[in-house]
Amino acid sequence: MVVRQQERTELDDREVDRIFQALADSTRRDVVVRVLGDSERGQSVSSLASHYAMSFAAVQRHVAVLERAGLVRKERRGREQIVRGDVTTVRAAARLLAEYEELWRGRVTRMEQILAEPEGDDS
Amino acid sequence: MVVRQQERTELDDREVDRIFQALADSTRRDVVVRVLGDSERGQSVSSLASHYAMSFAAVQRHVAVLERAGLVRKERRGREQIVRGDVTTVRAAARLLAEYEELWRGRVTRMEQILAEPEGDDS
DNA sequence: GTAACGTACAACAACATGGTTGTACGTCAG
DNA sequence: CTGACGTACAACCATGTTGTTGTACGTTAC
Repeated sequence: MVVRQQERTELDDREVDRIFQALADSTRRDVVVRVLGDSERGQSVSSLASHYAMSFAAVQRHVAVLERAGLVRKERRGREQIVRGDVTTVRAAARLLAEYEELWRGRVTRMEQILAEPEGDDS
Repeated sequence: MVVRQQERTELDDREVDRIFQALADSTRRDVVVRVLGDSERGQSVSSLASHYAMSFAAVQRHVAVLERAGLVRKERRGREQIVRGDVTTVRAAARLLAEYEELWRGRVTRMEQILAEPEGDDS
């Protein structure tokens, strides 16, 4: 059940969509900060929910979005679900943005494959 | 040509929302890649649009989303709008994710300290 | 001037998102 | 067992997103 993903650098378009979309909400970013900052023990969903001015169900769904994006993992402990941050995914996203930066600097990384086209065929 | 901009490090929650949401779409990420990779000349909106299997209006709105997020800027040149990537915003987002990583490592999140770090200490 | 080009924007439909409440169910404490 | 706790999920509503087409308007080419 533990999917052995070994520090994948390559991310599928859909995965990247999910990661950035998950990060595009301040509540969810706050959850990420909380669980990354407490990655040893983790936090139950309800203890997370207690911090926000919204229903438990809403927070639960935010956590589900984060989980679907791979930014957090949940682990059952008795009747609680312990949420822990997955720094691997954060790192992958950071790396992608770093590649964009490199692109801007003119150092062509692996991005030319994404572009797939030599420039100059248009206008 | 290295534009020494103000390099804001602090981002409003809403701004971060917009940045990540703008990045949560593969077409828009592709636009960012194209204009960052061609930051000298820039690209008109229609030359960008020619690469995608969707209407010009759709691409135009994608560009508008990127502009609202501060990831690109538009500059009028005759009847064209030249789109250029704004690496500052990309960098700000990357930095935010780097802070999350630091948080995970247990290093206290002193922002100035993190930002002052020279690159390349990653192991 | 006229035609084509590049852009802007509104209206519309389909779908996704983010919140709510209500219900259900397993687990722990008594 | 019973009741409280923690979680899961469905239904619902309001709003936002993403594509479409159509129209309008300034700019460039002829």
